[in-house]
This record gives sequence, C-alpha cells and structure tokens, in this order.
Amino acid sequence: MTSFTEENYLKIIYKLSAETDSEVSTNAVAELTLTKAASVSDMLRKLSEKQLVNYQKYQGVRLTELGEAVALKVIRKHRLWEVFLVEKLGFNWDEVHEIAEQLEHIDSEELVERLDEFLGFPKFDPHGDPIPDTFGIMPELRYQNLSEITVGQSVVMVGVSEHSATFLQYLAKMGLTLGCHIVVKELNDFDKSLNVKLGDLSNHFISHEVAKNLLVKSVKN
Amino acid sequence: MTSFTEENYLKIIYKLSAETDSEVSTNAVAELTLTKAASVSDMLRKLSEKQLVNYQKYQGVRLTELGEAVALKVIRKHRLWEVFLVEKLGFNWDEVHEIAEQLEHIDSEELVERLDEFLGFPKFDPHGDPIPDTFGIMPELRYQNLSEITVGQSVVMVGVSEHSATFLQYLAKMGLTLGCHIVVKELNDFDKSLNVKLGDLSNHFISHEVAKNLLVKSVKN
DNA sequence: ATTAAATTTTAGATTAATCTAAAAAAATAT
DNA sequence: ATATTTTTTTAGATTAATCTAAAATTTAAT
Repeated sequence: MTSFTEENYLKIIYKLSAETDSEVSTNAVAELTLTKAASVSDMLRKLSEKQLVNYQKYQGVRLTELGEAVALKVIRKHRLWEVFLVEKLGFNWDEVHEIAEQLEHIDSEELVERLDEFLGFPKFDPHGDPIPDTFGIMPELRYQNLSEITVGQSVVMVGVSEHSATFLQYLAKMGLTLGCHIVVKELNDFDKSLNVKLGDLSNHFISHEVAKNLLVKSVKN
Repeated sequence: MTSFTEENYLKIIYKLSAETDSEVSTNAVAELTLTKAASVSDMLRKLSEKQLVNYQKYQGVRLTELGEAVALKVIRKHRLWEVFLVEKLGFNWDEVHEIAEQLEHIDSEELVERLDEFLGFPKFDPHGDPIPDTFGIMPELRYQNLSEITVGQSVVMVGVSEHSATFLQYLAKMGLTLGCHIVVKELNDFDKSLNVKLGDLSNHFISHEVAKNLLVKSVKN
C-alpha cells in the first residue's frame, strides 16, 4: 500500500508539523529526507493523489488523517523496536536508531501487537519519546525536572515551573532557552548543584533550586 | 551492497542448487521469484557482474563463494527470526514465514549476533531447518524423510521441507505436529503411500508426496 | 539429421524514485 | 512598487527492477 519511501516522507512530515504546528515547506522535507527539493515536489504530488497529504503548490504540506495514521504506525513500530533492541538485546540507546529505521517498515499488524505485549506495553522508548498505541494515541508526556536527571543524560528544555520575571531573565542570561540542549556533566553531592554543558558547548553551573524548576525531556544524543 | 531483490535471487538460487546440486535454470528461478524468465536473465547478468554468481548464457547459474556467503547470511537471519517469532512472540510455525521474509533483509551484523545470543544459539528453526552459524557453517543434519523409513520403524517428526501454509495446516489437521511419534505400519508399493500409527494411537494414510516433505528422526521403540 | 518444441535471451517499454537545469512563484529588500 | 533573492515547481534524464513480444539457442522427437 505505502512504500518504504512514502512511509519515510510521511514520518518526516509528521515530525516537522508536530514541531511547528503549521504547513511544512518543501525545503524542510528535502533536508530531512536527504533529497533535493525537486524530488520532494514530485513525491508530495503523489502522496496528495493517494489522499495521504493535503498539498497546494507553493503552499506547503500537511498530513491528512489517513496520512497521520500511517505516520503514527511507523513511529509506533520504530519506538517499540528501539525498546526491544535496548531492553532485550542489550544495545545502547545511541546504537539503535539506524536499525530501527529499517525495522519500522516491517509490515505485520500481528507482529507489532505481539511485540508490544512481549515488551510489557512500554509507554516510552529508550530516548524518552512516547510510543503511540494501536489507535495512534500518544501517552501523556511526562516531563521531568532537571534535578531528577542523572549524570550523562542528554535532555531538551521544554518548560519551567517557576514563571517569575527574575527567574526567566536569569535563565535567558545563562543561555537557557526553550528547546536548548543540556547534558548533565557532574552532580555535586553536597548541595545537589549541577555542572552542565549546553548545546553551544558552553559549560554552566546550575543550583539545585534552579534545576528543580526546569522541565526537561530526554533526547537522543 | 546487495539489494533486497538481489538477496532474494541469491537465496532462491542457493535453495535450488542445494536440491539438485547442479546448475540452476532460468525458468526454475523465475518460478520461485514469481517473475518472468526475461527478468531473471537480466538479473543473472547483473549478479554475474557483481561476482555473486557464475553464469554462462543458456547454461544456467551457480553461486560463487561470495554469493553463497551472502545467501547463507540471509538464510541465517530468516531462521533466527523464525525462532524469535515462535519462541518469544508465541506465533504458530505456520504463521511466521511471510514475516521472516521481510526481517531476513534487515542489515546489521551486530543485530544478528545479539539476536542469536538472545535466543540461546539455536541450531534449528521451528520447522526443523538447520541454522547456519556466523561463518555460514550448517549444523550436522540429523534427520531423514519419512519416505525413506522402512516398515516397522518408529520415528519422531522434527521438521518439514515444504513451508506453505496449506501444507502446514493440512498436517495440523492430521495431528502431525512437531515432535509427534510416527510408526510406519505398511508401505503400499503401487504408489509408495504409507499407513502409519501416531503417538495417540490413531491410524493415518500418508501419500508419498506428503511423506517426502516430512523430516523425521528415528527413535528406539 | 532435420524439424519441432521448449527454453532463454535481447530489444524496447514501463514504473518508482531520484537527479540537474531552467522556469515560475513567493518573500524580501531597497 | 519594483527589483532581487529565495523557494518551489516543471521538464527532461537516469537507474533498478520489472514487463511483453520477438529473436536466438538448446533440447527433444521423429
């Protein structure tokens, strides 16, 4: 029904429109599929004919309900296989992406459901990303506080639980912005303060008081 | 390196030349790949250029050492995945072939070795077929066809050499399951069909055609 | 040993996914 | 508001795997 290639396009369009919550540009898709914009134009026309996307020339693209359902099935398989590779086969979480990119296209509903059961119906993959259920429903995201993150983990800042101006201004000055990457380098036991490295490679010191108020989500590194 | 399609050709050439131990004909390959002879000719030329087969126009084809190594890797993966599907996910042995046909092309040495270990280094798949090791070495075969068994002998069923769902379902209906005991009671000379008694003491008639595809191991009675 | 039949290969098309180069449309800047 | 730049699309080719129809080769039969 949907080819390997079509599935990859749908998955990428899903991810891009989840980020921006608006039409996805041809160039953005080209970048992630590692193809040229011309190839993307062709494929969007084709996906549109198949009712998998809504696409108006020059106006970007969005998934239809059908297209989203397909994308979510692929993402579900990808994340379940990642759990399998890490939990059952002992891979590190940074070694599984490429293999899961292949496994996500294996076509068998029965297989997916049995795998899910075998893994104990996991809600999140080894990178902390939520696994959609059979119906494409994502589990509630469970943000963590930066203060709960263990040394070595890589996270993205997704929010704050303290909204005072002084706090937010302090964060801005530190370079701690929404969406920035944080790697926990050291935990200082005596006061639970943290040494972290940000996405721009700068090193920072974060007090436990501040860490408690930063909401983060783990990411692949 | 080798595409999905090329791997399928190599696998099929391997199986055909294992059966006949001689050059494999274009038509025989066409039948199993479900393509036309013309397509096979094209592909054989291509595989020959890649040093995967020895091919002389009109003279049939054989695998080179390289081609055989690739074929054995695919077969190894196919059979390991079948073990996984049956042993870990609880599939019946007649449901796993199609899924394994897809999984056998997943490309990751590391994955195969870890899967092998996870499954406890199995020597045979759920159909009783031997699983080649990392180096392509097959474990010693320890079975015969039921058609070779003499009257009065008692055997245990250890596998099948035909994997179609219809055949496997027919066996299930007869009560011929993996591990069941079979005593050959009578050989009907005119058509080589057999009268047998099963472990549950029921009597059955088995055609030569079916007997040829049942792998058995003799037991003391 | 010819002829007839079967098998296999070549020639020329087709489909999916991609590319480069050029044209068209939209966004941005003066 | 017009010109420039950027983005996107079209046009025309390319590659892998397939097809049909016709030609070439081998095998089998008289």
